[in-house]
Amino acid sequence: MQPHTQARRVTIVDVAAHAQVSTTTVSKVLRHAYGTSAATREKVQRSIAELGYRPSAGARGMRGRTYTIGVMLPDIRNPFFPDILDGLTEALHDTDYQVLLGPGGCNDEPAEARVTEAMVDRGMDGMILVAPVSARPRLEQIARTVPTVVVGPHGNSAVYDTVSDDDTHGAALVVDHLVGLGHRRIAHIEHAETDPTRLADMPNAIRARGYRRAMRAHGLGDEITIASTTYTQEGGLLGARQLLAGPRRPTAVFAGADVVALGVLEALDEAGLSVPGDISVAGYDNTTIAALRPISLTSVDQAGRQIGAEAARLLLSRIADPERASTHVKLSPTLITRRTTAPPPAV
Amino acid sequence: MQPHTQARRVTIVDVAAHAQVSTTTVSKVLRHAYGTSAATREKVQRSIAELGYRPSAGARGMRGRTYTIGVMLPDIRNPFFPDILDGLTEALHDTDYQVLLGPGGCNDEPAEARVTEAMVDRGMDGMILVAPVSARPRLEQIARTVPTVVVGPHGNSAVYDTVSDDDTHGAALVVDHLVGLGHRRIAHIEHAETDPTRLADMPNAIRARGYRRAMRAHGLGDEITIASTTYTQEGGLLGARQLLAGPRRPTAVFAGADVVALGVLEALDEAGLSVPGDISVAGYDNTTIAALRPISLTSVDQAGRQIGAEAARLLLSRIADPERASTHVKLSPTLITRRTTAPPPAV
DNA sequence: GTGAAAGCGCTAACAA
DNA sequence: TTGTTAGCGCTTTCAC
Repeated sequence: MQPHTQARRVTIVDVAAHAQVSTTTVSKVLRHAYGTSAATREKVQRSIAELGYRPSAGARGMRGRTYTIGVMLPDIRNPFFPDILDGLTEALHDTDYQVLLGPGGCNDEPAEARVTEAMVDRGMDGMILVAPVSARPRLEQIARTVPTVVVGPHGNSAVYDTVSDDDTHGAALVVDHLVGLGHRRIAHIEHAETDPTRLADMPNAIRARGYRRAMRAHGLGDEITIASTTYTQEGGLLGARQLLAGPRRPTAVFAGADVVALGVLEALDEAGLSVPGDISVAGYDNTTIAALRPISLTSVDQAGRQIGAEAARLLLSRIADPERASTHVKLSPTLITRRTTAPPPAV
Repeated sequence: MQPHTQARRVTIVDVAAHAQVSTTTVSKVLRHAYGTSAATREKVQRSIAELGYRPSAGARGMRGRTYTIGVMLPDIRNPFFPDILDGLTEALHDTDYQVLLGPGGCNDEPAEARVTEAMVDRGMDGMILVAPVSARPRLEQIARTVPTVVVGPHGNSAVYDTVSDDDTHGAALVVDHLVGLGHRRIAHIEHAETDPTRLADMPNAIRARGYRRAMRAHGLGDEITIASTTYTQEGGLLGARQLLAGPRRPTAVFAGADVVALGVLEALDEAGLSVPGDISVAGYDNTTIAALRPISLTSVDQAGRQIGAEAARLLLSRIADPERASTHVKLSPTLITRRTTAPPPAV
């Protein structure tokens, strides 16, 4: 047998002939549609198995669905996303749907547009956009074309559903925890948002807002100190240096993301300060890295699996009924306390 | 405008009408095919842009190609894979091809089969299988159906191309480095391979073999000590405990993977031993984690981007000429020296 | 260089 | 319950 003498693929016509029924009947069996007797169904199933038939998604898509759900992930490296994916895959496991991932360029709007368009072109029955950077009109445009769920806080759009974590609450969890330990000078490192249209929606902004609100709630409005950099390790390093150089050194730093916290740890190491002896540090996202023993970072866990499961549920329901009112689910994060937070030094 | 009154998609017929040419001509322009004048081409391009036409991949796939390349990634969490993906995406950036990822269940053969079948069903023009766990006959079956490149050492199959790193060489780099520092009692932690059919091919086995060979090359055959566990953090912990409990404590541990090295670090911390003061530790894969300051693990870098770029190159060439002889590319890893390796204690 | 027409594998009206 | 038939949007002979 020659390597590339690929035999013609088995089609629905072959199955119909083999089972001695019409292609319509086979199609109905495939789609679990009404109008087939149990006997016929079984006969067809047997033929399908015997011939090793697999329906062509492309052909199906021309008239009906492709049974494919497209998931746009902005950054494969962010360890938070695999959790979402797990929840998603698990929830879709017993359905006929298959998940395919589109690698969206990290924070790169044109790249994101490219990949979402490609998914639409490929006839996805539904799309899940994880933390998209595109602006709302673009998201709504997509959602008008194909059922869409946006993961992350992207406003209460009427055309797409959203699932997100309550980052205000997450930030409060951190502040509460630190205040409970006795801290007062709690600083925050945020990701500077330049685009005003995103200011309302992006997690970074929400976390910063949550920090401020929680500080005020504890009567610590005067202690609010924010270093504005980026959600990167470098950003954490620079932000921490900035905070350490300030007039009143904080006793605790709440970094808006775990990567940022890593940069903070580096800066403290550099300054000869011990953690949590001199300064406590907390992150956000509860990434795998935070859990590593040598790091052991106190962090906020976003319940990625739940987010994924919820997104899948919403998407399936919208595929079933595209006209239904949009729903916006908000989940609550939890605080994972580890070894980077402790009471402030006695002084 | 109602949310879901989605206007009919623009088709090739619309473009043809708008440009006052036949659909055949439009199709030719789309595919950069011969037989169109520059003037016609431009006219068609203009219509396409004006109408915002995007070809349907499903419909294209029924007769020709879908311009989609499927990449099976076994484990999204493994930080080595994004590098491959980067190389891949970059290499395909200027082509008409789009990459879609199939999330293959980690080390789960049925899940892997499911996702690869799904990709074939969806008319992928080519597939890149990254570190598949499926046995060779299955891989060849896929490759006979659609052009395929396997990333990882999977034998010299005649039906698919492969790109892999030379893990024998990588293991030797570590041993050479440690011996150069003055170590003699260098132990290794391997992933125990139960499946005999995989023994020849899997990276873990190859790394262990490379370790043995390199030790012998240095005349250290008698010092060969291997703890057989798994490529997990837990495996590293157990393996290290095992090695520490042995009669002659090693002065250096070469872990077969970075995660394993993390477990080793944990075990050493537990035993009150300092790194690299008492014992040196090296990993493999040069994951993001290894690079983190507080970890700073000496590790072997697999040049993921290069692997990805090479895989893309091979795949495109095979799509262009499915009959060409299979090629097997082997790339050389490099050693990244960090702070977990140093000369052995003076004794 | 250009176009008419057949057909890819499937689904969905509509008949029977 | 089952089958007949007309497309879905493209590509591809094959004429012109």
